Amino acid sequence: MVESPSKIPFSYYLNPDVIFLAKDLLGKVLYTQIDGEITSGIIVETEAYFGIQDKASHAYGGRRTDRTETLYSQGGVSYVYLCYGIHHLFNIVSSVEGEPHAVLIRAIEPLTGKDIMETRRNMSASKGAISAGPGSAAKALGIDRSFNKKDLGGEEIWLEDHGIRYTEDQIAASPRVGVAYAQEDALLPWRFFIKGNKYVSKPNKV
DNA sequence: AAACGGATTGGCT
DNA sequence: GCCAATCCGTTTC
Repeated sequence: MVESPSKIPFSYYLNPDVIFLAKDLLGKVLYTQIDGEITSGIIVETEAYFGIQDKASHAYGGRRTDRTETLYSQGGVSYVYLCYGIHHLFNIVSSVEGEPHAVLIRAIEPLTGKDIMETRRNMSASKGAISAGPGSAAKALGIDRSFNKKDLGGEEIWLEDHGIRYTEDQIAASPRVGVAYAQEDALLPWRFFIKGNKYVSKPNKV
């Protein structure tokens, strides 16, 4: 396989428009390397979390705790937290230091190291469920709590641009999943995904 | 030191 | 397609 992968530059993550970034990250390739084992996947579903103004964000209202401190970092680091006591959810922190914007990676299409992902998930990579949904995608890539606050241009976790581009009509926008508690902000169309891709998580409608 | 609650998943009908 | 388990880190007392 011939390819000319390029790590996404640090400056990419400083973009203050997290809605744009959430959409633009579709098609980018997310890599992890753990004990020499490399796995990667094409990002096919994301959600934007709009800092202190967003009732669905952990940083809503400027909330600062030990956990949310990572969100206030300069863009280009990871924010990983535990949900429901079981699932690790992976986010890309963006914008400048002090602005807690982030993009949740909700699904990936397996690309490299499919056999490793199959072992981690105990199912075939031909099954969409292997990496559909934020908890599943993180598990397939081996992401856990230890990946919190990691530089996204490092040796353990990084993103590459393989030139994969989607047209407007291949991308759907819909309300975010599981944020009913955010009241009116729950209706904002800040979830983006590739129409018809089988690795996109269940709520597959616009 | 104790209670809380969740950016979900997957099993079951 | 619906519904319910799950459980530990985070927060607060």
